[in-house]
Amino acid sequence: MTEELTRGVPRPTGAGELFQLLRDGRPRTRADLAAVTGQARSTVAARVDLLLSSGLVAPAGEAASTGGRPPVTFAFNPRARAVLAVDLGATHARLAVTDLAGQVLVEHHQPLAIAEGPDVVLDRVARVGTELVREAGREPTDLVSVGVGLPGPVDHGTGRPTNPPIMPGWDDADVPGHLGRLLGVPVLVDNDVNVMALGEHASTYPEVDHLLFIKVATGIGAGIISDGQIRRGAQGAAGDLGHIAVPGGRDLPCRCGNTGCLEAVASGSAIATALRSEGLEVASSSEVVALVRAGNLAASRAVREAGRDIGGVLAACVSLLNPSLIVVGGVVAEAGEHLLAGIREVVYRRSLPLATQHLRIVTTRTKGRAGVLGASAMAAEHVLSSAAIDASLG
Amino acid sequence: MTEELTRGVPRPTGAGELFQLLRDGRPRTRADLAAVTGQARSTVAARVDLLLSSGLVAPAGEAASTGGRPPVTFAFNPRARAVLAVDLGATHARLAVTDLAGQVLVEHHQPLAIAEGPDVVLDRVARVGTELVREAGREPTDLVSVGVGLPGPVDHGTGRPTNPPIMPGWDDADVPGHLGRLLGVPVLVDNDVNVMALGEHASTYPEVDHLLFIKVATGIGAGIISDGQIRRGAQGAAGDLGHIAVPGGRDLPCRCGNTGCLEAVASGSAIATALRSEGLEVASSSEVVALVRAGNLAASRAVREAGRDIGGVLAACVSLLNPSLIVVGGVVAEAGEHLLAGIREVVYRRSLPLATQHLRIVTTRTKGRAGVLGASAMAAEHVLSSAAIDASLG
DNA sequence: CAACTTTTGATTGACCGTCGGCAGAACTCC
DNA sequence: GGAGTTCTGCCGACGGTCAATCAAAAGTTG
Repeated sequence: MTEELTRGVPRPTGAGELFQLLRDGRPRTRADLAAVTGQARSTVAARVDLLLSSGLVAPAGEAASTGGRPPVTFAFNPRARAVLAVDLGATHARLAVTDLAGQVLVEHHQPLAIAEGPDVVLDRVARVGTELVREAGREPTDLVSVGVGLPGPVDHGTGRPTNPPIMPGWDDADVPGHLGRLLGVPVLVDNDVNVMALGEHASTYPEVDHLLFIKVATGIGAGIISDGQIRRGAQGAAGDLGHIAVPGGRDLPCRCGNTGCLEAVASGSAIATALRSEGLEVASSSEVVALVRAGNLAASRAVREAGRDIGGVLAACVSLLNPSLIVVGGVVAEAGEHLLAGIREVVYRRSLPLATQHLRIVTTRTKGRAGVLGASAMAAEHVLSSAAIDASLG
Repeated sequence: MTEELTRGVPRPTGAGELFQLLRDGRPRTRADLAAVTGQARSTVAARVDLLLSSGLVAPAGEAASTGGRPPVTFAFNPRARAVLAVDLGATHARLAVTDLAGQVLVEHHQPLAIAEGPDVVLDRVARVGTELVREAGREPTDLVSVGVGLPGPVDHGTGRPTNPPIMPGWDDADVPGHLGRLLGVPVLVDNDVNVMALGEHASTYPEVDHLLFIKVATGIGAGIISDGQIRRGAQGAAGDLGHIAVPGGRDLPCRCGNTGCLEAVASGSAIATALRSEGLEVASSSEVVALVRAGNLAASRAVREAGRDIGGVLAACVSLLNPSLIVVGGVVAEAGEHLLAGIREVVYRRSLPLATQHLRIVTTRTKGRAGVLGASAMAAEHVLSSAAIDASLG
């Protein structure tokens, strides 16, 4: 008995809303758009002209004739502008200039200690970013926004980090203000794992509305997409999986002061520590991955065991959030199928059938690019939203 | 650098959107509304006239004069229509007729076995509901919608139960169709715990955007409100806390086939079972509560211990969702502070400070009414949304 | 190649909603 | 009680959207 609520309401579809229809990149004719929006051809034509003049929409050739003059089609033109995507980790930075659809134009990777503080780091980011825009063959004016992922909790509304544990000097730093002054465009900031979740969603699974992204690296964290949107919780701290107690897990001490946290048991550093106690020389997460790839059995077994521990916590997440997709990323996910096997084993055993029957668990296919892709998507969204388009077209 | 996106955009505030401003019940003058919406006085006046004619808004006396003619104020008139709220449990039904703000006009409580199947139960609901409308002194035409809470997973989009474990014969039953034909109004259906979460939110904590409602009764379940909305997940199965493994919990077998599930360890029936093994005669959750209230120490201890187990799982929920409020309901919550004490103890110990610093954990104050209040809110929302108002006045 | 079909762009008048001004009503202040 | 202030209902002006029309363009079909 759910009634059709939109019936009879002459929805005021401005140019911005018309643009949303075209954002999927599929070419459409004026007649298509008029049919979908219910507006008069003349109105649609005016809107299309406006969008054409902005460059955000471009002609996309002719469609097949149905007996008369073939109609011209139009499509979103992602290359009209560019955005800067910034993915900052504890010890390195990855920057990219992308088009408005997340296509990477140029990319840059460099060591950069976040501990040097916001002034040093953000100045560097702005300088390298400006250079990258030039390298991409774009004018400085092509840049319309910046997206930044930071390795710690961020209040997305203000763009300020809140009590970040591994970013000394960054607490409450005005990242959007600082970068915005240097680059002259709006700056969006979020926690790196949220940004990666967004990147996975935008680049690979746009049709999945309930997605959980898990980053397994030195630490462990998650980004939650529910009903198509990032969920950040009351303080922007949602998705902090690392300090959930592993059911049936070993009672190892964690840096948070508790024991048995997922991070203490199954993170990259925890795996490395465990392997060292077996006499192997492993210092970091990436060395664990290297060992696994080299065929070391102890390392494979440890990664798989970590997968089971992570699976224990993810099973709780599945029961709680009922996602249809879990994407596993972070360096440790590069260790092949071992991690995933452990995760799947426990999640499918410990969750109810209703929640798992349509659940897929996969590793990321973005090859370390989830962060920049998400930062790009976040920045692009800010500029391409219906309201933003309407505002920019006057 | 987050720009003001709405600037310059002449937002098309129809009568429906204007109404949303008045929904808080506070009286406002035409001038107030014009100032807030940015529309001309004449436009606002026309909208107000429309809303007045529908009865949904009514004059609310004059405001104090500021030196000239005193302005007339208007306010939402919740008593203009009525909704039927239905809260169905495994063995009893609670129905209420409420106004559009969730004020209960008449209430009815009766034993009703859900196992009798949808035809019998829904026919009964429609008959009692019609009678209640009369008892409330309302015309049948005053009834505008129905909200129903069911004790099992529901696809909220279609209103059909999906593989409910304790509702034989209800799988994929067309609840909205059946009730809608009998009562002639739209019917909204959801899982009972979601509905209770909504009830708690609407009736007591409307300003809290991130709320977790836990029902502790024969089973254990949760309703998640995130960014102000119920989150149901991909199959509508979100919030299914009952079968999450308790960290460090006993390995008791659960009806789901696994062991160590929260429900097997800490539900009302689990507590009763544990107490029976100590030689006490307890058959149900409510008898556990009665024992606690009578001052039985073993029962108090068992409830507190159950609280700790629940706290273990809730700590994971807090890390994952970062709510600002957890409301504990269900019969077991009526056992006083013992349950809450156990929950608080573990949640505050096992969660990170950022997530807990503004977290409140409370017991419901709705006295078993959370279900009908939520059903009422769900039904009212369907009729009072901006689009619905526009459609009904258009 | 001619006849027909369909799209495009431009123009037009009708319609509707919003805006701002104006006159009258209702109240306060002196 | 009069002057000033503020609210309310009414009216014409303005601007955007719509449907209709037309001529030109660019195809298809026989």
